[in-house]
Order: sequence, then C-alpha cells, then structure tokens
Amino acid sequence: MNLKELSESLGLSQTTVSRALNGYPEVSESTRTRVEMAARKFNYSPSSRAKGLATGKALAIGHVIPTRSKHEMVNPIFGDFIAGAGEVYAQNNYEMILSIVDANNDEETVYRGLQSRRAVDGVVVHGPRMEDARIPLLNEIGLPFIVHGRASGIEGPYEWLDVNNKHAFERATQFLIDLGHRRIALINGLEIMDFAHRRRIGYEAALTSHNISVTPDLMFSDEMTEEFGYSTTQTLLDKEDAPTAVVASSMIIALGARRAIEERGLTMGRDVSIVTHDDMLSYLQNGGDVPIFTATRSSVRDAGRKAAEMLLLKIANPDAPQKNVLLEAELTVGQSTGPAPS
Amino acid sequence: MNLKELSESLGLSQTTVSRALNGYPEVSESTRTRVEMAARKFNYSPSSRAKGLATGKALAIGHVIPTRSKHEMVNPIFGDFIAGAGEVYAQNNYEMILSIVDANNDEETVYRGLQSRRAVDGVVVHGPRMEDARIPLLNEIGLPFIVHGRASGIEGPYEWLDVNNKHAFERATQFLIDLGHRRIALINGLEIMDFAHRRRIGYEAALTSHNISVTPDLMFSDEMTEEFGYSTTQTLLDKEDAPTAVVASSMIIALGARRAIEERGLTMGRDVSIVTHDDMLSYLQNGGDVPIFTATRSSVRDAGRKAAEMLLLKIANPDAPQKNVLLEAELTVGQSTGPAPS
DNA sequence: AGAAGCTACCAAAGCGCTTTGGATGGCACC
DNA sequence: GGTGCCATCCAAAGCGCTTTGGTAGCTTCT
Repeated sequence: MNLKELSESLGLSQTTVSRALNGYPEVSESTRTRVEMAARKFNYSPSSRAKGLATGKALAIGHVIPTRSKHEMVNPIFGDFIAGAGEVYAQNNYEMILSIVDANNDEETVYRGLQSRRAVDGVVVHGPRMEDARIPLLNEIGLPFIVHGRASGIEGPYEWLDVNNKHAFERATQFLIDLGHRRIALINGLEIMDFAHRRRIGYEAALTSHNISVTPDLMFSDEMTEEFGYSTTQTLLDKEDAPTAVVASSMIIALGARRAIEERGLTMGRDVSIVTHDDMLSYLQNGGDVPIFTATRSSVRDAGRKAAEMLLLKIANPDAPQKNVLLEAELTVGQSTGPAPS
Repeated sequence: MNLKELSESLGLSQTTVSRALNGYPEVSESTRTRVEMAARKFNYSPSSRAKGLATGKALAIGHVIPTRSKHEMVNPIFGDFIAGAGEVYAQNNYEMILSIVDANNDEETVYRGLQSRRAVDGVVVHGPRMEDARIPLLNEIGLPFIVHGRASGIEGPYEWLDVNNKHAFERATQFLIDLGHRRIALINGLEIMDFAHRRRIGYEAALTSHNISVTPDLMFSDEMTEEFGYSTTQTLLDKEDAPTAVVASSMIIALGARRAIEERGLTMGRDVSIVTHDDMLSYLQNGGDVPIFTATRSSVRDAGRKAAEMLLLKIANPDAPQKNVLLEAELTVGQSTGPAPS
C-alpha cells in the first residue's frame, strides 16, 4: 500500500492525504480522521526512502563502532548506550544505523561515506581518544555530531556529553584517603582513551592534594578485561608494600580484582578496599541492598538517551549554540570499602 | 555532488555514469575508469535514499533488540554478534539498522513498521523464545528473516543458524561424568529462551544415559548475571551433599560461580569443577595458554557473520530452499575441571 | 452586488537515482 | 554500396513521497 493507492481508495488527492497524515492545518478534522483510520486499516506508513528523498533528510542517526584492533574491541558499554539512544530515536521516528569499522575499512572512509550517501542526518562519536581526529573530520565534512565523552587536545568547540571522570575519580580516591588509605592503586583503561586519561588526572589530584606521592608502579592502564583486573591485582598484592586500596575503571576490572583478592583468602572491604566506576550496565548490576562495590556510578543508558536528544535538537536547529553536558557520577558506598588496615 | 552534477562535469549522460559505476558491460573501459576517477575525486556516492527508491530495495537489514523488561535486557552477546554481522553488511554495501523495543512499543508494531516503511530488506531475529510469535508474524507479513537460534514448538520451516546447544551441553556433562563427577549442577539461563531449554535437555540426556538421576534441586534457571552465578553456587555449596561440578550457561555466570567457590577457600578444578559455555566475547576472554575455564565454545561474532551472509543470500535469491546451519561448539579443556574429589 | 478572505482541496514538479527503449557510428561481410 | 551487427552512449520515465502554487466555493464585509 502506497500513498497513491491510499488516496485513491479515499477519493482524495495525494496532497491531502499526505498533509492529513503529517498534521498540516489545511485539512478538515473530519477528513483527517477518515484518512488516519484508513492508514491504520491498511497498515500504511510512508516509505522512508521516498520520504527521505522528498524532504532531503535521512531521518536516521549513525553510530560508528570501531572494532579494528584488539585495542578497540567491541565495547561492553556499547549495548546499553545504544539502548538508551534507540528509545529516543523510536519516539522521534528516526532510524538508528550502525556501521562497523574493522581492519578492512578505515574510519575516515566510513564517515565520509555516510555523509556522501546521505545515509544519516548526524552521528554519535563513541569512545573519543586523545586528540581524536574524527572531530576535525566531521567538522570539515559538515556532518552534525555529538561526542559521548570528550577529546583532550582538540581546539575549537564541539558538542559533547560526558561524565565528569576527573571529579568522579578524585572523589573516589579522596574517599579512600578519608578512610585512612595511603597506598592506593589505579587500574585504568587504555590512556589513549580520553576518559581514562581524565580519570588518572582525578586520581592524581586527590593524592597530590594530600601530599601522597604519585607513584607510577601503582598505576596500570590497559584494555579493561577481567583478566587485566585479576593479574594486575595479583601483581599488586605480591608487592612487599602492597596497596591497601584500589580504584578500578570498570566493573569488569573490579570483578577481576576481587578474584585476586579472594583467591588469597583476603576480604574485600577489610584487607583491601575497592572503588570502581559503575556504568550501570544491565547485565552487570552492582546489586544488593548494600551494593557489592563502592562505586562512582553513572548510567550509560541514560547518557545514550541524553546524547540522542541533544543530537536531534542540534539537527532540528543547527544554528543553536553548542551545548555541552557534564554529568556528575554519584558516589555510592557498598561493601567493598572500609578503613585502612593498621 | 549528485549524479547529475557528476555526469555534467564529465560530459556524459546520467545513464552512462550510473552504468559505469554499477559495473554494467555496455560502457567502454576507458570511460569507466574516467568515471571512477571522477567519482573518487569528488567523493561521490549515490544517495542511498534515491537508490533505494529507484531499485525498490532498502539495502538495509534490521536488527530488533528487545529491552522491554528485566527479562529481556540488553544482551551482552549482542555487541559481538552485531560486530560480526556488520562486517558482512559493510562488504556488501548494506546498512544495518537497529530498533529498540521497550515498554512503549510492542514488538509486532516494530516489525510491521519496518516492513511497511520499507526500511529494511530483511531482519535478524535475536534471542528466540519457546514458540516465538515473531516467526509466524514475519512469515505472515512476508519480511525475509533469519533466526539466530531456533524456536522450539514452531511448525513450518524457517531459516536459522544455531549452536548445537543440546549436544554441547551433553558433551560438557559427559566430560564431567567421565572425570568421575556424579552430582553435577546446571546453572542455566531463563528457560523461556530456547537456547536454555535445549541446554537443559542436553544436560539431562548425559545424566540419564549414565543412570544418574536428574534432580530439580540441582538445576537453576534465571537471568544470566554474575550475581545469579554467585548466589546459586553459594546455595549449592551449602548443601550437605554439595555437587562436585557445575555446568554454567555463560562466562558471566561462571565468574560468579568461581567467586563463590574461591570465597570459601575452595579451588576450582580441584574441589569443584566448572564447565561453562563461552561465546568468545571480545571483552570476556577465556584467556591464557591453558584457558581458565573448561568451556564449550562458539564464537558469537562468527555466528553474526554467518547469519548475515545467509540472510543476504536469501534476499538475493528468495526462492532458494531454506537453509539451516547448526554449529558445533568445541569443547576446550581449561583449568576449571579435574577429577571428582573422592 | 462585488471585493476580500477563508477553508478545503488538488495537479504537477521535484528529490536523485535506475532502467527501458532507443540512437549513433564504425566495422565486417556479401 | 548496402545490410547487419556490435559497441557505446543517451533521453525520458518512473520509484513514492513532499511541497509549491494554485482553484473552487463559501462567508463576511462594505
């Protein structure tokens, strides 16, 4: 069923039917309801291709996920972010289109392709890195975008939504210091990633402000896997002056850290304290009345929702001033922290 | 830059340029290269909207992910599956479009909408449930699809790609029996999900064939979270005749199980054996020279690739016979299993 | 009564492609 | 030299919408 058939079956012109369905005022209420009834009855929706052609809008948002190397594997937070964003797109009759970037096609080509095919009206930039080249690229080709996170070292404004990683990790570290911990380790993500860099800055700031020296042998940075959390914590606990607390950059790292701790018969929250960042992923919940982990938490799904809303707004209103949103993570106290052992 | 402009700049007709770019034979090699050079130079790609309108194909595949309730939250395997499928789409110049189904829009509406908007040429059905209503629905509305998994209780043929869950879990259980285990627990996903049902059948078959009775108090089924693995294993270890082995349905469950085991000072692989299913997720690798967990493994990413290929083939050739692919999981021996303690 | 202003509708152009159905010129063949 | 056949190219229609630029008919005002 297309518009022509629908309008013929109603004895109306395509114009009128189109206007009726799109809420234009120059259609009488009685015809409008008649049209709407018929559309529902025949299960008619306008072809998104034709509509896109006619309006010049793609009615779609692109998400480009890099999987090109071990260092940028499919991110576990991706699913939740997408779920949040997708809700917003559905409400606004936008499609979400996903592109995978792997070893066979380079990032720039993918973005340029989306633009020149006119496949999307805008994109969300995931996992920004330090001095991320995508931001100048997108500005150059004129494709509207929003960054989930920020990219240190980029000059010029761009629209972003980020968690205040520095502040979160400063507070987390501060919290441990207040509990009497002095030797505090950081198990972080890869520091080419902007968020990881900011987290380290926050961690260091807290230490420095308490005259605790920042020692490189307590700071680790790698792909955020359970194994990395585990082996790093093992290394730490083997030290003669092992740290009494750990700040972890993800729940998955924290799970690995906990394993290393419990494997030695130590108790988390008593012998070793852990604060982790919790993205509130749906399948990795930090559950219980009292959460297992003390955590700086911030819902990635919610971030997805907000980012999508901002992008749609920007597309609808391209000349509005750039907006930036800095979300504060809340520090929730769980069972994984306690006073430093004496 | 559009086709008209490009052809004018070349002094050729739109027809010829179009044919040149689409590989038709009635274009001389010299003009073809000239056209291709120009297209590259001006960074021209045909508008996917216009192309779709003209050809009647959407050149897109839909993936519908349900997030409507706690029971169908964003699945952690989703990201890897998508990554695999996306590679194939990219190679074939297809877009991947994602739809989120939440509490506000029902599943049927989403599928019907995709079809009537002509937004996709086909869809991948994720996470099939027992007697899944989507299969008859898609058959009714005539939208090509492939199921990742199967749906028990559906009559009539449909195209699917599945892991041989029954066989995998039968082998896993068999393996534990061979090691002398007799009290073997199953920590499974929700049994409305078809895969979980099949896994239980496999588990039971192995027990039965060795005259080991199937006892309901050793079988657990819920959302596959770390917490579920942990608390269930705790319960199991509290029993007076605690099981000596566990079969787990996912790495995340297995991580929880391991935590419960190690928390009590027991050793995995000596005091309690674990076999898990490993989807080979990129961020949850069962690493090491000798893997941590003995596992039935099958790459979800690879499944995504294969499923996408099958669907594209089906779309290109709708009258070809239905294809079904049953992937065998390999049983890899790791450190988490050993002979039953005497 | 005529002008002006609404309300409610419509015909046709145009979005950027693909594809149908030619047209043109060069060459071999008899 | 005419015929037929390729190899190359092209004009124009059509895909299913939106939107421009109307028209027809009815009120209302002067």
